[in-house]
Amino acid sequence: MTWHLLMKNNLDLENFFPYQFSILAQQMSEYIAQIYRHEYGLSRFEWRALAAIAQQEQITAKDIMQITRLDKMQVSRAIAKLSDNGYVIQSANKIDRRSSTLSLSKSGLSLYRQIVPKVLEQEKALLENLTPELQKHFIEATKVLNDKLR
Amino acid sequence: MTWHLLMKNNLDLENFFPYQFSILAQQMSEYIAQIYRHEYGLSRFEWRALAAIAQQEQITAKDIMQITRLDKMQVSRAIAKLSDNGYVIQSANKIDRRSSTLSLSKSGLSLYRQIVPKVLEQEKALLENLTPELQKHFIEATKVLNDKLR
DNA sequence: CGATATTAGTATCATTTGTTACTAAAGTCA
DNA sequence: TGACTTTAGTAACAAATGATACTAATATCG
Repeated sequence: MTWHLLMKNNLDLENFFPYQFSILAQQMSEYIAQIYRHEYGLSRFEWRALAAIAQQEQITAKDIMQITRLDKMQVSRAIAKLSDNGYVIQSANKIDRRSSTLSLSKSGLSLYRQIVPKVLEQEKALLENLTPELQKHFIEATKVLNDKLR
Repeated sequence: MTWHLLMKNNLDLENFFPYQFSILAQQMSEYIAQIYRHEYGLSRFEWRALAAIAQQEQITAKDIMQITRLDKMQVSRAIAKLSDNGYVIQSANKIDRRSSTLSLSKSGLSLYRQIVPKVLEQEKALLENLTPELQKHFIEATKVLNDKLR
């Protein structure tokens, strides 16, 4: 028996969780991103930053890094783009002049409010493929793991 | 809480599942990718293609697209790189001369066998943050959703 | 058969992303 | 104070990625 005949039954990819999770993660992200990308022209990172700013008034780029888990260059670019498009307003930070405080403009808030329900709809459609118990646990596990990886 | 904050905070990001899942997906992918990226210099897509070839003898690029859910350009590049590095051997496909059949070289198989247990270890370390029941359901939900999105 | 359509995979170019180094402001501590 | 370090954010360049168009082989159907 040659070495390459042996390898087949090593591992069943279908049951290789990290592999399958990685594929799922990408598929789900793309599925959800359809909304804000195609309908509103936002990138994944821009959407994340927008939502972070919507949640917290007078936020700084650094805060956004923590909330979104993006690195500073990604945040910097997202803000620059959102600001160029008039969704976000930057104003001087009196306490620390290295940074500026950010808030949504009217159109930014409006954009955010348009996107949220659509994303929730997509979520619902996806999770409906699971039993209520699996749904609940999937959501809970996501929360627990997110806290741990923070 | 002022009235406009109340208005803005109509959604708690912490409990916005698609948002949190997106962050988790990225965090987990990066966490797992450390192994094959830093220790072995593989990209996420190269790793996925490598594993697909390890699983199935005489596979074609098209088959890999289906298994990995990558598009053809991503697969083409992954194979090219793996082939350049001597991990994958391309041989003529007698049935359809547009494609070639792929298989792992000795070093490719060796690489694969080194990576798998390490990835499984990382998986274990991660999932240990969940109760056994949550673990089981998280894995199950991943499988179900993956099948649905296929 | 032969004209046309489809398919597998790749080259090319524009855009995006990652990395490193930088600037300016703030903090530290003798 | 003032020399040194750290921090917030950005510029600039290299590398990866996405989109489109292309080549060559195969499939379809009159």
